[in-house]
Amino acid sequence: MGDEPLRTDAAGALRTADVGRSVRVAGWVNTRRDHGGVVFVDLRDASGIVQVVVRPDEAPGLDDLAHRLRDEYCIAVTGTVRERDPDNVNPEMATGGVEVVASDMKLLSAAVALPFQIDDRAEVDEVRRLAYRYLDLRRPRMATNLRARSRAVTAMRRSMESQGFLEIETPTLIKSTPEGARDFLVPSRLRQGSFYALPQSPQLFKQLLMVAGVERYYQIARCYRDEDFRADRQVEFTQLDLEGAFWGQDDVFEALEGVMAEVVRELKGVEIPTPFPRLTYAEAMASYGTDKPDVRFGMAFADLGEVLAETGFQAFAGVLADGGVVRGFNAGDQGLSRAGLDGLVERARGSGAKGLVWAVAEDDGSLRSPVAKFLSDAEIAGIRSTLDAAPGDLLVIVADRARVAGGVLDDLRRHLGQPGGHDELRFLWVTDFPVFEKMPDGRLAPAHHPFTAPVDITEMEESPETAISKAYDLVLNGAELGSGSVRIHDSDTQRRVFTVLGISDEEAEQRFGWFLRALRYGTPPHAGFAVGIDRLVSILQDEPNIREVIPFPKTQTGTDPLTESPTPVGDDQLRELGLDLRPEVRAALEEDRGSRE
RNA sequence: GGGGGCGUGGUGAAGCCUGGAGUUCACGCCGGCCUGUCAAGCCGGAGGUCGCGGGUUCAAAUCCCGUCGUCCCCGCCA
Repeated sequence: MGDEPLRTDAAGALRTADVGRSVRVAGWVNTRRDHGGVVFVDLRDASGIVQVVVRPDEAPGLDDLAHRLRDEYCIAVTGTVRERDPDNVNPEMATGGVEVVASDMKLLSAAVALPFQIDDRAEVDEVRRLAYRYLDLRRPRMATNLRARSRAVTAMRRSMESQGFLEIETPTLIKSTPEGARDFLVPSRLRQGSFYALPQSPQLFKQLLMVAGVERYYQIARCYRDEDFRADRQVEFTQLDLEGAFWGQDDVFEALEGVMAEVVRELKGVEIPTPFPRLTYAEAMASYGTDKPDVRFGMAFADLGEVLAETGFQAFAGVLADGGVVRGFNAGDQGLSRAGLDGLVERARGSGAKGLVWAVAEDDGSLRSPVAKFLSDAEIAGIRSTLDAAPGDLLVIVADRARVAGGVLDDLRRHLGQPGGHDELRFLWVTDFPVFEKMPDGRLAPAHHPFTAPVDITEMEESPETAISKAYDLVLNGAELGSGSVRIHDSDTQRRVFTVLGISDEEAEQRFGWFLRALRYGTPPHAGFAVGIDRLVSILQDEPNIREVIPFPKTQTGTDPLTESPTPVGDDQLRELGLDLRPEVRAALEEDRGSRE
């Protein structure tokens, strides 16, 4: 085709307005329909699909090539846009009113037989998808997700820029300060025996930018945490990281509500109501048993301890499963099956309950329940009013310590609850997190990183267990989208917080001395946040796991089936870094290599 | 570290519980026919060490043990 362009038009953009034009289109053979004479080729490029027609009477020389075409061949077509006969219009296609009648066609690149079909009809084994990710990404689902992600990030940047934020990059080879998540380490060649870490977040660098007078910083930041995988967790992930000087919590919320609104507008074409509702951590735990409640449906809990004070049970909590929205049940017609209820009890046991009591609110104000006969009329009325139970509602009651009961009821609530609308998006701020979290074994662990400002440093020193910090999470449909806090901006408070968290002065100096020094140079009050982009996009795209919105993700064991990383490296490479493998590791590697041969 | 699910021609599934010939379905692939289809159609064909190893049995895709891979969950993720 010489110096002429391979392509004049995007395949998916051709419309009846283009009828009569000479065009060149190029892309992949999405499908071919070879009638022996006429051959139809659905040509796909990044913009969409258009039908190409090769007719022996109109382009005699193309016959041979047209019959040889196979799926995913890469071709270029020269032809004329023609309006389809009314009988042949395909209303399913954006370009369905037209077709390109080929006058010339070139094979740019053939394709061997595919490992799976390039469509969304079958759930292909994920390892195979990842091993051929470049083909998987051609599938409509993934191609759509890639584009949605790009648009989401663009919307974020648009919002950040309009709010006067500066996009600034921070280093990804940094000092290791192990705490919380495990660091990924990178050995230093020039300083053998020393290591960089990959950042778990740009936290301290963005705080330095506040000291530096940037005032409004943001970054689309890749972060690394060497912990086990989940559907919503990869070891490397991307965050919208931001920080503002002279800011408090409300400023962060307002900025992020603007960002979220812009992203949702871009991807879903709807306006979400702002400001987002807020719950304190204590309220969330009391009503939902979790710090990331899904508020698309009701079914909040209530403490029945007072109502049932006479029964001798120590503590009761209850959940109300609203009659109309209980998954798997039709509570309204009294049709709760015994098996279904037994399944609930079994499920509750699985999540730690010693038992579970169910009850159905009857029309006449009574309760139908295995324990109804042990309850007084006043107790029954009290339960119904405390839970605001309507006739037909299913009530489940767990008697246990608040934490256990909350966990069990949270699980049941998530299991039974059904969102109203399919596309419903319910953002929620959760605020006032405790400084410490009580671990299952009873010991205290810092709930956030040690640069989070306490509400009151003196109170924190006096009663750390109940102290509240200026930390907050953003929750969307029951998923934690991200978290942030008002930061400590003076080195004295910072040292006192370290002390409460059990970090000695020496340890603090050795790990964070460089940062503490910075705080002494007129640091403005500041606050910030980080949003998990993978999670956000996966929810907006209605994908069950974040791998579907990450172009090249890793498997649960941290491998990449495409490149087969990670792999052992040679001794020469190790020597250069001043490293050697432990003998048992070396032996295991050699045994493994032997068994492969 | 722990619990659970899955692994069957290139792809997806059924078969497994209750052992009896590599059996079935859809897609793809190869060949043939076919000039208006759009998941084209029709005819024919090739293609499998039932993840791997061991055990039980006259007999194992099927039952048992182990192992590898993968997914989901708990722990973990300041």
